[in-house]
Amino acid sequence: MPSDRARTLRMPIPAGGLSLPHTLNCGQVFCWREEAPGAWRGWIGDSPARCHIEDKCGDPRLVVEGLDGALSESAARRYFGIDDDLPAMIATFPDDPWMREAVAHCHGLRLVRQRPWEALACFLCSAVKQVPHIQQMDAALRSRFGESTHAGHRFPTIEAIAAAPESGLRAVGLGFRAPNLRKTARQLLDGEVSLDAIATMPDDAALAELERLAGVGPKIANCVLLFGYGRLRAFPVDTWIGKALRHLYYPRRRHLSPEFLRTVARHRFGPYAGLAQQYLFHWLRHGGHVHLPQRDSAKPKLRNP
DNA sequence: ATGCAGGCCCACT
DNA sequence: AGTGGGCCTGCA
Repeated sequence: MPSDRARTLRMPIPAGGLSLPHTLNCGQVFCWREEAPGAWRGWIGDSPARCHIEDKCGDPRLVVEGLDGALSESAARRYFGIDDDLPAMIATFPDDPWMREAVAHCHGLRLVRQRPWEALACFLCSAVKQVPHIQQMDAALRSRFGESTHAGHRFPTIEAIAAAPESGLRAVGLGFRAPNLRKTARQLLDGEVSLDAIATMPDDAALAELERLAGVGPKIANCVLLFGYGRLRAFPVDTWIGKALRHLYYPRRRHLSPEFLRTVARHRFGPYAGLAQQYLFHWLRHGGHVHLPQRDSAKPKLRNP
């Protein structure tokens, strides 16, 4: 029974651990902030929440405080991937020096289970933006178009975005992403594409369906499948991962098409390719001391043409 | 200042 | 089938 009071949930942390900084700051989700050391404030679906790790006598627990009383323990468990057997998943990763480095650096990184629309909208905003900018857009979209609660603004509904004028979306700093987000919301509202239907499609069909949406190409579609639908095999190839794949795994190949990278990566990285991708991405961005050439053989930028 | 950042789309070969 | 320029914005 949902209560209308705030409630605090305590969950034992399973094998493999849970790192809040790695999990909430690795670029998979954009609505969390560290408001004090170790103390995070954000959203689990429509529920405003706080969380931290409590470690009494070596028995660490995830403490989640639902701020509107509607948050259930099962929702929080699912959100944080508590039931994922992280060590077993990591054991399926390819055994190579890069992957080992990434896994060691990102200990306790779990995939959170976001809602499809929220993930779709955030990754539409992510084009050519870095994490802090995307967080800024998430916050701006919420405060301008999201339903107000006593603990902040929920993520805007599809209806709210579809009804927003493009100028309003530009006003929150979306730039050229504004018309895409608006058009996508309208396509969903019109039933041209159904997020519910995508949930039951095989991966390839789901990707094709997502790519019918304005501004959604292969990279964003894979992000939505991975982060919004929990399809852990989906493998987004962005510029960083693309560069890493080329130089770490295929240094001798002169040219690798994005399509080649996507399909081969899925085979090489196995059933949890998307999780492996997130480890690589976060490690490259924050821990990595690998030297990746500035220039990309597939798209060289010449200073003096 | 100019250049560039976790893309996509369209107009060209 | 593959490539290149343009698109907003913010920050170095």
